[in-house]
Amino acid sequence: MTPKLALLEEYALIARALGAPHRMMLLEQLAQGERGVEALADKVGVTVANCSQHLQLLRRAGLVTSRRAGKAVIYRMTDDKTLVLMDLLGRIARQNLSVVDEIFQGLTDGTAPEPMTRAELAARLKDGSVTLLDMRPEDEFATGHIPGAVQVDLSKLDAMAANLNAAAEIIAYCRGPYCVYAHQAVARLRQLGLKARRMEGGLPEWRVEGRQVVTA
Amino acid sequence: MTPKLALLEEYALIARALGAPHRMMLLEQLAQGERGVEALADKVGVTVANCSQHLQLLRRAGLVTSRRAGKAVIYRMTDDKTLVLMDLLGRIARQNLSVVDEIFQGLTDGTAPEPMTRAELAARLKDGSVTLLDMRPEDEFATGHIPGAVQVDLSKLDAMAANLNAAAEIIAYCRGPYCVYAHQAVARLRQLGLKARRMEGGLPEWRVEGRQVVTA
DNA sequence: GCTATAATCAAGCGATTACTTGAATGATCT
DNA sequence: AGATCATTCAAGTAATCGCTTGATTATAGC
Repeated sequence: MTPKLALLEEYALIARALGAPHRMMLLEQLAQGERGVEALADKVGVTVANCSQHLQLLRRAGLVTSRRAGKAVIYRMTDDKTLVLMDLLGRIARQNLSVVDEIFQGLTDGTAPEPMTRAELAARLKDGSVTLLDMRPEDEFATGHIPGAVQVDLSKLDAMAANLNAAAEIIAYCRGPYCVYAHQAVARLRQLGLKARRMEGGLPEWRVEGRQVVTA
Repeated sequence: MTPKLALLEEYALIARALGAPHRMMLLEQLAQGERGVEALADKVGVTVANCSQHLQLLRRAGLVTSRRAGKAVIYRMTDDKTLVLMDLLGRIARQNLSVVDEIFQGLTDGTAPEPMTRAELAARLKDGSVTLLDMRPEDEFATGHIPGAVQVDLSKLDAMAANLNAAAEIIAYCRGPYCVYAHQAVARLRQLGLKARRMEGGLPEWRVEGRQVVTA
């Protein structure tokens, strides 16, 4: 019975590492690429010291690895499977917690169609029959994005919607399953009478599948 | 930003629900079938009051549902996907936390072959070319088991090993990814010079795939 | 209604957690 | 060597967690 408890204690360590919103945001950021502590703290909205503490906890749980680069310490995700874990967590939450489903209903007004699979999007991009929007902030877009994507801030969506080809279907993506930008973009575009859907997952999931990413 | 935080708070609730060994054990038990509070408390080794508290926390996280049956309250898993989540958690732990890998090495002496997939086992059971051992306690075996399996307690394994057909491959299974009985059984049988492997996953995973289960 | 059974509630304890603040490293640049 | 920048450490606080103990609520049988 003792080795079993020891195992479960370690599993629990990982589960608890996921058990705080700020750490989930850190993982969401790290899923897009490696980052230093200060950059992460900025993005997530915590103090640097606090961010460092969270990162150390994630490291103890094995979810994150660090290396030194000059005077900076660069953190990155240890294992791509963590993305699957986070996605699954979200799907379970949405299915079993009515609060979560309600929040999504609120974000999307409930009329949003199923997201397009990444495989289908890849095919559609080849024949140019879709417009692809990257809803993440500009700096994240610059770090890496899907070829052919156009970066738009949510606040500037209305302005740019006028210039969009109304015939082509619009596909929006963002950071991944915890990010709501693409949801909000699709809801807005559909309000404006455009054909819009989300891409399934986000850039990290796209990258993990070995699909092409534009890096600056 | 506020809806996103609200979402993450809910996801975190689920993650934290998995963040305690005793609750993982409760879920492991519930994965085998619905149970009352006292039965769960006995199996997991906690007081009834404490067990009830854990179950309520799991319920708040949506992982578990309850119904009343006479004077008993019966709990059951809400969603089969939770099994996948737990399995993934274990796999990530094993891959990224060296402590976990070491514990497994200790349990299996490191020579254990890859487990047999459930699909292959199902096929092999049809042509009778394997001996199937259910390493769970007798009462759990009675509640439901794979057709053709023989129940053995780990403590009685040596005695029964003598009677086993040395030609047929032996496959052992137990409760699932958090259970170590099958690991230990395989290690022991191989020490005794027999051809033994684990089945991938446990009875819950077998059942979820829609495969046949014998119920009393 | 009374009693027994099964589960939950309520209060309390020590341990842990998330965060803040301010000081201490570690590495680079001049 | 001294100054600067990025990160970590250390100490403290309020909140939460896991568990215990004892009382309380629901249901069933007599």
